Amino acid sequence: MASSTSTAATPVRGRRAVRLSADERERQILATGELLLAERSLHEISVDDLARGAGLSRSAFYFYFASKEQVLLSLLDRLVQEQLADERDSPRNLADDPQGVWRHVLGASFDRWSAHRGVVRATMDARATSTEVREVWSGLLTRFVDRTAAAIEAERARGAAPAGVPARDLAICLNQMNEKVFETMAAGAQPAVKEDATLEALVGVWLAAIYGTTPFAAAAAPAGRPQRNSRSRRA
Amino acid sequence: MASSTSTAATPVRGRRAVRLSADERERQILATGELLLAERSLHEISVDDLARGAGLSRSAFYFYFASKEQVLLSLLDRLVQEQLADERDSPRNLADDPQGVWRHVLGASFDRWSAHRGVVRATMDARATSTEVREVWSGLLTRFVDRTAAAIEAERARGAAPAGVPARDLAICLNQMNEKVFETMAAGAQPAVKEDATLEALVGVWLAAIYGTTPFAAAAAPAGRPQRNSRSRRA
DNA sequence: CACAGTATTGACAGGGTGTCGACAAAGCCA
DNA sequence: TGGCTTTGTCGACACCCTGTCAATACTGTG
Repeated sequence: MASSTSTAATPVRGRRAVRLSADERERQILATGELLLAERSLHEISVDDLARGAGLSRSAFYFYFASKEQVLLSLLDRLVQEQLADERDSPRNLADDPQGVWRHVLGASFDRWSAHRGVVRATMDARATSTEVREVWSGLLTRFVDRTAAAIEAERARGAAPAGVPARDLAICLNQMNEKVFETMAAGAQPAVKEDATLEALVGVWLAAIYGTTPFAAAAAPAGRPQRNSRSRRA
Repeated sequence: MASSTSTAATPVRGRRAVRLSADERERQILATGELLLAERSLHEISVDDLARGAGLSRSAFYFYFASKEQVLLSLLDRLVQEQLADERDSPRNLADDPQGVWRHVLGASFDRWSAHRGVVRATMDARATSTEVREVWSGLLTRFVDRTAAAIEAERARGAAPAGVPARDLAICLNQMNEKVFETMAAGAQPAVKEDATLEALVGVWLAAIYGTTPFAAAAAPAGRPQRNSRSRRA
């Protein structure tokens, strides 16, 4: 009777589906998760929804996953694996065509985010709740940041990019910008860049921040005085 | 007996504190909220915690606020008011000292965020749950974006900044970068820029993105072909 | 001093989570 | 084939948190 919303293919016609393998069940739960996450956020999905969607009872769900967060974690893990696989595909050389390479790298993330926006959105939300999610995410982001920082340093070393903000700081800021912009897009929140202009805008900022030179003399701190921050006004 | 964790100053010594005014109570609840939010996230705080902290029972809490989200909303509102007041203070002219003005504006946000990081963090988290929070926040952000976009356009008009990414898109990206960086800092998440280097890094990116010129010919789309996005590879 | 309004409370219902012991179904082996 | 184990499933339960309500205490003002 619950088969109308069921993800299960229910290949049998008996009054009660035959026992499916654990793997099969797990897959069904994950599929249901991704499906439901496409339309509502994680906290609007109960364990019951997940279980029913996969064709089992709420308690049976706990046989497969300890909580709905674990489901998200599995989904997220899959995404991370895809991402890592992607990285191996694009070891193109920055020296040839910096613009093209950066655009390609950002585009790859963009595509992935777009394809799994439900999972991404849920991950963002769940960071507030779950330490594990937070850690997985921060791991992925750190990986991005490391790669970015290394690339920036290399560009500076070969004289293609000017010195300026410390490479790692710059890498963090830029990656977090991307994350946020993707997140906003995935959540459909305002204000957001129009979806088909997003990539261009991001690439524009990245290129300017990495390769750009401003009319100001070396922008920030000429000699390197770390104390020149505008706080302490209020304290 | 619960007075050890109580925010109330309990200026009386009778066995039961005298009846306080509604305003007083409300203030106490808000103070408790800000206090608790400094150490845990909103969903780790129960209405009971809030009520006890302000020296009343859980049910009495509902006399003052409809939910803990409303408490956050009040706190947030206070922040927004401060922010708006701030805006009126700094109508300095960009033409004189662009660097200084931008640094000052970003610094002001930075200060405010730092001073109320608990509220900021909670707001970020609560956007997932509460439409109202989402709306207030998006309103504030839109305000920032509008101001930023207008400023960029003005700079371009007077020839101080080169054309490039559409001003509004740029403004959105940059503001979201700030938001995310602040958010990460407030949450103590990794990877983050060291706190006293944050402002410099952000200002660096802003200046580069707004005023910087890259060695590439006008960076992105020379003539203005909107279709040149790298997606559609997967679709 | 009585009364109106304000403030506060305990008890309740509802909804979600996670756990448990009982039970069913399938696999294995003599 | 029948017993035994493993695997999977379920209903019931205890718990926690939320939000509501009717009843009650307090207070200051006429």
